[in-house]
Amino acid sequence: VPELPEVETVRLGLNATTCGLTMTAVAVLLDRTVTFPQDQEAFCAGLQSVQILEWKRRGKYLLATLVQEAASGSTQAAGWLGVHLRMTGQLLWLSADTPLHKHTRVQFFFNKGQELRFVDQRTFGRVWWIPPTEEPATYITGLAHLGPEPLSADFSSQYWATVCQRRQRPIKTALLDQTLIAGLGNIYADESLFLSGIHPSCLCKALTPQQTERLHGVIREVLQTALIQGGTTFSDFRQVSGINGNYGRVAWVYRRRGQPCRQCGTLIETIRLAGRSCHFCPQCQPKR
DNA sequence: CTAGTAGCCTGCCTGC
DNA sequence: TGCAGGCAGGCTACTA
Repeated sequence: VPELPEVETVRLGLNATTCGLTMTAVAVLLDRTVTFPQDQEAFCAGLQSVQILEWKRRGKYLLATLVQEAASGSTQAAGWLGVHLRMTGQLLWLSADTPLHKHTRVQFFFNKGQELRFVDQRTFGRVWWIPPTEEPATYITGLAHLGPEPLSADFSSQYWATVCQRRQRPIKTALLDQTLIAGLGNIYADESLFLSGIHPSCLCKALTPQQTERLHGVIREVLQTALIQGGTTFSDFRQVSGINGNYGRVAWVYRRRGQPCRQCGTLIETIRLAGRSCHFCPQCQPKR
């Protein structure tokens, strides 16, 4: 399940492979993967013969800035390619003669027999082409309401304290709310709460200033560490090259229900909040 | 405005 | 061995 560190790792891989190359054609194998334009012919036409200038990331969204050669020989803006991997999406940089994987949804063909392939088992992943005359956030609706990047200065401890003070909801659901903080998913949310010693159903308002401050620091540490490890900390996520480096860091609580806590030996429990599973140690993360 | 939930989807695991 | 049912989760649309 790609979260901020994994998406950032994909971004770095794409910047190292796809920049400056010309997209010769696009093939859509599953219609609903393309969110905009609704007409997939328009999607393919818009991307025809563009070049990728660079890939950016906002939360879990990937956004490629596109350019195109004008008649005069100069380059002009050609819009953006947006990608959200959701649960199982992968972007793979392959030789175009690589056999098609069963779950391939979109193929982006480049010159020299190279191909960027969007593979997505559960089909939740989405792609967009945004014309140069439009704003990406107009059509990539989640982008418009995204909270601050947790590793940027925008995510200050003051901001986080204010967010928590004002909200009457379990801290776990706040961590997953992308309008409050961008890029956290279930794994890093559960791990951050464990490392902060906070019970997932604890109400934001009820947190002490010390707890809020601690959580703020832990979130940044956890994401930063995962980033350095190439997003391969816990998940079986794959890089653009197809490499799956699960470099062995084990989760404290995530998917460890019934197993002993690595810190105190108490059995890890799970509860459900807002339809999401929460893994926690009842001893290390007391309810109050 | 805030908060909660159904639905989307496929593969894997469990139990009968 | 076959199959039903539960589970996994990010986001949008909807409801209160």
